[in-house]
Amino acid sequence: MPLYRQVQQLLENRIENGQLRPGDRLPAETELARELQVNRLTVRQAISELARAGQLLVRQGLGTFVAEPAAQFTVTLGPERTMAVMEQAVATLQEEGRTSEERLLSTEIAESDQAREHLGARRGRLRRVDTQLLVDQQAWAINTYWFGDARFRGIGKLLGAGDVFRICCDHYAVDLHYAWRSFAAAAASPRDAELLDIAVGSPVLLREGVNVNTEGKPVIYVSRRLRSDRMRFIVRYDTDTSRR
Amino acid sequence: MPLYRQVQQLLENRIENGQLRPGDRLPAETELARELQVNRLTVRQAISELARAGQLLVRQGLGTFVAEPAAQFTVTLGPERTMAVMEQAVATLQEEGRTSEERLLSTEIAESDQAREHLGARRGRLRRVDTQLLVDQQAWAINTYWFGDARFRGIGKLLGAGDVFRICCDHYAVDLHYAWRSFAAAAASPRDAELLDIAVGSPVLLREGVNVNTEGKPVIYVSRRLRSDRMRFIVRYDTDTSRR
DNA sequence: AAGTGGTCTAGACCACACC
DNA sequence: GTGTGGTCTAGACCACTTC
Repeated sequence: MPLYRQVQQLLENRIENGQLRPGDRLPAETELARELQVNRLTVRQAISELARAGQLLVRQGLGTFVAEPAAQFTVTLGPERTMAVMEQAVATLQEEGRTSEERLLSTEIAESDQAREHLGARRGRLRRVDTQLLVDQQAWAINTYWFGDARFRGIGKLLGAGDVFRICCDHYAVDLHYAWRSFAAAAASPRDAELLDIAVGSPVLLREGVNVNTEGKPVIYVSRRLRSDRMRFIVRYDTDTSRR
Repeated sequence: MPLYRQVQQLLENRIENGQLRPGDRLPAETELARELQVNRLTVRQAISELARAGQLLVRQGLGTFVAEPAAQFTVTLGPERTMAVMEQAVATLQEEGRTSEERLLSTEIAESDQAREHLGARRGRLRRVDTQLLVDQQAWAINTYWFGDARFRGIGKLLGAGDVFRICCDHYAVDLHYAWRSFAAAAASPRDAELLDIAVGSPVLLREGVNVNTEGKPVIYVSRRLRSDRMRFIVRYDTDTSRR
């Protein structure tokens, strides 16, 4: 077994048996290298794999820390076509005493073939809205919304005061339902990594979906990128399904 | 911008503009390093990030190759509680002219607190079955099934001749439905990486679920790890939902 | 200023696949 | 044997954070 993997296991063991606890700072890389009689790069390789897996948190200038245990949050999606998912999620979080906030990152007129296709919008300007979901001041997800600019004219001034779907529904009298949702996994890009506070290349859960109005016409296409160590989704078939 | 990221972008550009096509072999690392006037380690860092993202495929002793474009496969899950998902997937694949096979990796009596909890089985031996989903001879997913050994006595001799669920249903007269399915993302462990033919740390889509019989009693707990560059899931709300 | 991680180099040897 | 990627070392300098 390669040296760096031995170092990796050694660190994992120290975490597992409590020698290193969540929040603890590891010895400096040079320190570890000296202690273990290996090169600093070997230590770095071990650390970077553990950081990608979410077990360590590396902070330039500060040190390397044992990550907090994954406070996984489970969202239950019933078979209904309701829009309540994120609201349900937020409600559950607040019951647990957590604070949550959807922070506006940017909004602009932009182009995307993919968004046009999902929205069935061949012409007209598209608006892109980027937000960050913060739970207890920590990044949990980043979201990108696409919709026809004409449909939500003047939304730029309304954004920033609550979650995007609520603003759309409240101010524009739209009743939105899911048409579909998709789940995939991807490696964090440098931008993802920065906004989610994770290592580049870490796995992120990619969740896309299209929302339709009561006539079934696509209105919003949304793409979310979630920290995989903090969120997972459960699709549950509620008991009331048996009434079908 | 760091050098290795410049090299990374340079390679991405060559792939994008067609200078490097899927299946092509890249120049050797030492060659690239000489050509770009950088150290081999710098080239390696660029390559390893692209390999984790699924754009390159690295083969020791052979070379580094441009990965085939992601032949994404979409599974549509209706709101029904049927078991048809993998069968539907396999059917679609075969319509496309692909071959698919669920290959048995191992089966044994084993223990897992998690499995016991999901199955509600406090006592009795548990059987674990590991399989690999191959499409066109290539690994697409690895699966782990857990169930009470008594429920499917003698299944060891039946396995290896078709997919696990079909064997369970056909030979043991069980009618299975989904109770729930979960979606998450994770970093590929060394074992995942080997079985899925991807780089360690690559993102994998983790899909778990519990299947119940007609009385609603949990029978099988299954965990699948999917190559994220080859599969994504879509939860679609079929039109017939409107009949509810 | 001091200490941390981030990047880069030059060079060596090993493990694996193919001929 | 030859060429590929895989691992490891020693050493240097840079960027960031805190004091």
